[in-house]
Amino acid sequence: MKDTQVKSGSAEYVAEAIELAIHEHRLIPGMKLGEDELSEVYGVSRTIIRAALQSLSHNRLIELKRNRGAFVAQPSVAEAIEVFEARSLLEPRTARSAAERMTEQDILSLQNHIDAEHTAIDNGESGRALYLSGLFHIEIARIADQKTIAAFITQLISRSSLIIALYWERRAALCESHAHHALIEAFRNQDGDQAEELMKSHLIDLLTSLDLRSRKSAPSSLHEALKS
Amino acid sequence: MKDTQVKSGSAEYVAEAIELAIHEHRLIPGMKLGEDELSEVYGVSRTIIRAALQSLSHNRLIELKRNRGAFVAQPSVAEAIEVFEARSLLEPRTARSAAERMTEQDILSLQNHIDAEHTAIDNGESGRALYLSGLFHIEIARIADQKTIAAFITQLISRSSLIIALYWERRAALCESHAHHALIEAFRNQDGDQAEELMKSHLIDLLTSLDLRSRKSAPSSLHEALKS
DNA sequence: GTGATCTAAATTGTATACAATATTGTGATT
DNA sequence: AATCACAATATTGTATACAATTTAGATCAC
Repeated sequence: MKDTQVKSGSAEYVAEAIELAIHEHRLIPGMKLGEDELSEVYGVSRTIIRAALQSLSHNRLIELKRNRGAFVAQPSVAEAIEVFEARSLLEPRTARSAAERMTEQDILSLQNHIDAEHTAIDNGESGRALYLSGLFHIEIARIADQKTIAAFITQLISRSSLIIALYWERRAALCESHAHHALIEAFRNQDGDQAEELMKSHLIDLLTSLDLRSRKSAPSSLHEALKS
Repeated sequence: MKDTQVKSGSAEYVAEAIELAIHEHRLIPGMKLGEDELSEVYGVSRTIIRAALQSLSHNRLIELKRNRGAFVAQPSVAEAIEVFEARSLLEPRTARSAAERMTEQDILSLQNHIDAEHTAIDNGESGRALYLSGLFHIEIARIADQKTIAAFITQLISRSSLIIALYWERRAALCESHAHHALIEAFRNQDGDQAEELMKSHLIDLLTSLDLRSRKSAPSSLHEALKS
């Protein structure tokens, strides 16, 4: 877990760093990601930056506008709904599969995620808490041992993070924690039916807790603010 | 359909060209895709080729091995099953949505796809027929007006094409056509229930028609053949 | 002062050059 | 003859240079 040796470099590393920044809402929808700028920050050439941006673009975390550059994505209301519809197709059934193959170790892992989430909330790191809350969902997909579906869910949760940045109303993700606790309970009992049902309503709760009528966060820079 | 004006260039174009070649089974699982080679074929620099390969890699159509190069992907049996499980989660419900919003125009479009598929079969272009059969599924996702899910399905169908190349037993895709006809009938009646059910069993049929115990096609080169 | 037009700067798109790594071929040694 | 070591070759990884495009600023007309 330590990085004394600067093994940075590689486009992968850069992409993950940017992705984390987006998840923790340090990078805000609409922000311009200049290539030279990133190149300096990470100490690699634009070639690497470009590869990273392409990867992020493919996951819909940023938008690549030809000859204009890269911008943190700003999902529309329609896209927000689409993302949660896709999650509703994938995650409940995945939660069921996970429940059926759940081991003691898996439950501990999930519990750790929740604990870390609580710690972050207590420390006022709401961005990090949100990120960890996403990891909880991804961990479930991993446990279900469905790499393909897990990859889709991972992307959807990344995009959900952007959606939450734009449309979230009440920021204290406390209600979430409750849902996650209930899920763990179902997992403990290896109750697939209940896990599926809980995940289904959890996702509905999430979607309905969004205010899809007005965007929240102001664009990044003053410049952007005045333009859009 | 003609390319008098060489508007090629752009990584997108190259990626689509390679993807088509994979879909039509002109490029076979395991084949090496050398950068210089592709660079010559498409008359662009390796920079462009590299971007295209990265994109294809993200869709799991090729595998990028560090310092080794790009190879047409060879989905394992486990991956094949995963892909069809993911399709089973996404496509039946999508077929239902499509049925409910289906217009006259949409039905004509789907009918065109089937006709083209038949033409290809009659001309012995089994590769192209398979490709068109995939487009039929993608068209349904488009009609359902769910871009996010459609993107996932598109990737899954691409990967299915590789899976079929590796594990398909009876190549005459006639049984498929029947399933597609039945689906169109359900669409005509805007019968969501039936569309969902038909798609579900269609996917099961597809999976069970694979022979997952032995790989079919021989690897590209003699070299590869002796190595794996 | 407002708006349009042109010029200069900055940014992205592409190609090429160089470095690092893997592959292949050759030859020495057993 | 087979195997290992090393050199030569080929291929990929990364950085940089140049071209194309967009953006910003200044100038001019109204």
